[in-house]
Amino acid sequence: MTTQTAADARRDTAAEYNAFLANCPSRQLLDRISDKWVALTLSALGSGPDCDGDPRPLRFSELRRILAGVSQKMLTQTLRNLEADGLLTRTVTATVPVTVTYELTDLGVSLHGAIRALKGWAEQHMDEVFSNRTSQAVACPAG
Amino acid sequence: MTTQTAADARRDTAAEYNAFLANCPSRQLLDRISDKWVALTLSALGSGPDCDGDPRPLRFSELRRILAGVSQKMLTQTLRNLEADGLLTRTVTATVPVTVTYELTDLGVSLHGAIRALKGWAEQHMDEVFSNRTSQAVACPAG
DNA sequence: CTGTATCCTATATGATACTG
DNA sequence: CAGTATCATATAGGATACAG
Repeated sequence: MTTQTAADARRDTAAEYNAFLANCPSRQLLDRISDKWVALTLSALGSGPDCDGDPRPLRFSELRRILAGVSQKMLTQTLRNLEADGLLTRTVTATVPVTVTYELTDLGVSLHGAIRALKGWAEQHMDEVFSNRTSQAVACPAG
Repeated sequence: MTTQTAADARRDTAAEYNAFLANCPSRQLLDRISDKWVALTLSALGSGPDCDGDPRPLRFSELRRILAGVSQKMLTQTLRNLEADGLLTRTVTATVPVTVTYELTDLGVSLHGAIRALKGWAEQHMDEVFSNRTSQAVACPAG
C-alpha cells in the first residue's frame, strides 16, 4: 500500500539523513543521553545525588528516590537500556524481598566522566545563558 | 476545578524534583542539548557537516541541507532557542530574496567545544556500546 | 529565501493495577 | 522490593499551506 505516504516517507528520509550524519558518532550518543533520565541515572550512580561524590552502586529504590519524580516504568526502561549498552551492571541478590543493585561499568564511569566535562561548561556558563534568556524576554514587551 | 489531578500532580511534583536536582547545572544544560536538533545545529555551525572543520556562519538553507531531514519548523525553533540563549547570532541581509545567516557566538563556540569532548568519548567507545547491544539481542533468541 | 500558522500523528512518559 | 502490563495523555515533531 502507498497509503502511509507520510510515515513511510519520513522513515525513508530518516534512513538517509542518519547515514549522512553517521560520521558524527555524537549522533548515536546523543540519541542515548537525550533520554530524559539517562544522564541523571549516570550522575546518580557516578557521583551521588549531589553530583559531587564518587561512583557507587545503588539499589532500585535508592535510584527511584534520588531521581525523585521518575516513574517505575521510566526508571526500569532507562536501567535496561543502560544495561544493554554495557554502561551499568544489574545484580540480583535473593534476599527475602529481593535486592537489586545497579553499578556503573568502567565504560559507564568513562561516559560519566565525559558528562561531567559537559557539566563543567554548564557550571561556568549557565548563568550567562539564563541572563540572555531573560533579557530576550524583557526585550520584547510588545509581545 | 480539581479535575486535572494527573497533570497538576505531575507539575507539582516536577517543581519538587527539579529543585532537588537543581544543584546539577547539567540538568538545565541537558534540557537544552537534549533537543533533537540542538547538538547537530551546534555541530554544523561549529565544525561543518563532517564535524571536523572550523566554526563558520551558515545560511538557513545551508543548515537545512546539512541537517538533512529537519523540518522548517524544528530548524526555526531550534535556531530561535539557541539565539535566545545567546549561543548564536542571527543576521538578516535585505537582499532580493532575503538572506539570513547564523553564526556561533563565543559562548556557542565554547559549548561546541564541550560537545566535541563528549564526541571524543563516542568516537572511542560507541563501537563497544553497539557490540554490547548486539550481543544482548543475540543472547535472547527465545524472544 | 526564510519563515509563520495550522493541523495531525507518533512517541515519550506518567498513572494505575497486578505479580514473584 | 522490584518489577511487568496496560491504559491514558501530553508533547514533540512532521506535513502542509500560506506570507513577506
